[in-house]
Amino acid sequence: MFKSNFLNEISTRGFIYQSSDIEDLDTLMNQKAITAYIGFDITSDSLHIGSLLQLMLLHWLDYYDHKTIALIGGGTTLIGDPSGKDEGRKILQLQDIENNIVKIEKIFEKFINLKDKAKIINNYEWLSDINYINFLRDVGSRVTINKMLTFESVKNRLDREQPLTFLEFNYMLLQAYDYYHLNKEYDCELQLGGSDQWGNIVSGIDLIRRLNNKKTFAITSPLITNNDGSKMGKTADGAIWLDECKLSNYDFYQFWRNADDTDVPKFLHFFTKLPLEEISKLSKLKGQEINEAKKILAFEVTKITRGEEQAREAKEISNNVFANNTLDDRINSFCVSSKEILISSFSLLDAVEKLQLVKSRSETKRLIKSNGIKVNDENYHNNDFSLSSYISKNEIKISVGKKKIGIIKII
RNA sequence: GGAGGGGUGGUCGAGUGGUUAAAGGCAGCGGACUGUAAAUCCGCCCGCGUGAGCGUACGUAGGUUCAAAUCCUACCCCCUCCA
Repeated sequence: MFKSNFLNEISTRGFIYQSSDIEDLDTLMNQKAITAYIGFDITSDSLHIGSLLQLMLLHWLDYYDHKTIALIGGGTTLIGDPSGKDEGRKILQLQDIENNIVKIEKIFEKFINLKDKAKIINNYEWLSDINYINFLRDVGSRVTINKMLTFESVKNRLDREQPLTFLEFNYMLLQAYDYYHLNKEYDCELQLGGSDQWGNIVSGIDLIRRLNNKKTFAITSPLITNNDGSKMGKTADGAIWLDECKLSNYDFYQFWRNADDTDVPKFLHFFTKLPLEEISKLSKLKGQEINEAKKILAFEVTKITRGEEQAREAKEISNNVFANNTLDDRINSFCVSSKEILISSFSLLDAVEKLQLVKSRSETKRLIKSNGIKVNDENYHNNDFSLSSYISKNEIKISVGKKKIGIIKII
């Protein structure tokens, strides 16, 4: 049990994997609002659910009135963090990174109140101006290679005899420098991150102690994996993006609705703000009843990530589509004229393609053969792929498998 | 710098002149069973074409051959051992 609300909240929810001197931190956080940060790499124009855990941590920091900094790695992304990887990551161009940042800031807004105390800061601001000689004298002299070589990220590469470039090797120094900079400029005393960040964070703590003789803290969160042990966030169909423009609210909701039974309690703790008593009640559900927990999970996560209205809509659509088996106009649709269908310039293959339900026409054909595609809830048997027998109504429902549905609207 | 080994489809990994769009595993997708879950069983799994078929594909570029992932040449990259 902790004295500070924040630590209490995150520890009971399972967010803490490792921490440094957490008793002192607890005392400190109980006394005052501290400044804390989490860094995010900007390798894409959106974040996916792999970053959701960190975003929730930011959220809780902000929620408990600490001064929260979301550090955007505009500078460090130019280098690429070697942690947790065997190969160097491709290096992005400055322009790409800037474009990505604009889009990603919108995601942060959902989790932290930027109008109040929380801030987004880009480390490019200070890393870009670093003078090499000064950096070596100030930072390089305080850091030993001996120590750097002991870090997991480095050791792994060396043990496996995978190349680790000097560029990547410097990543941890820059991250340490970030922490130092934020400590100096914003009095930042806590850095959080994924468990693979431990070494980098601790380097920062050491650096701050050596340069400024100040004590700072670290907390890392556990790495959450899918049931099969793979990193969470990506599916074969693509990443589960947090950005509405890259994945619809409905699809986002459905991802959580379809969670494995065994993941439900974990997800409820991490990705919802439901009170623990309620989570514990939901976690006790067995068999078919777990579906109720999954609905709540899906709603809550969508609410936090996309907004309450969006969550309600996704839930409604899901209800219509699955529980009531009625068509809902708000799902995936495409308009065609009845004429196009009649003259066969628009076939079932075209419909599936336009609705983006299947990746290729070949695959669509295969699916039709194996009864994977339904038109108005019935298997399709014609050899010519024509939809002309369906045009008496003004909507045609196309289903691929049990979960992917689209509507062809006839105009 | 010297010697050797290797780069195959989303991934791992067979294949050393034709019957190879390329074994097998994993991942994925569809069906059955269910609970919009998991497990299990069955089917599918490069693209285009209703189809016959066509086009691409085994690091890159050339070449030999009726025929190449398989042979030859050059180049790029990776690994192991020696210096």
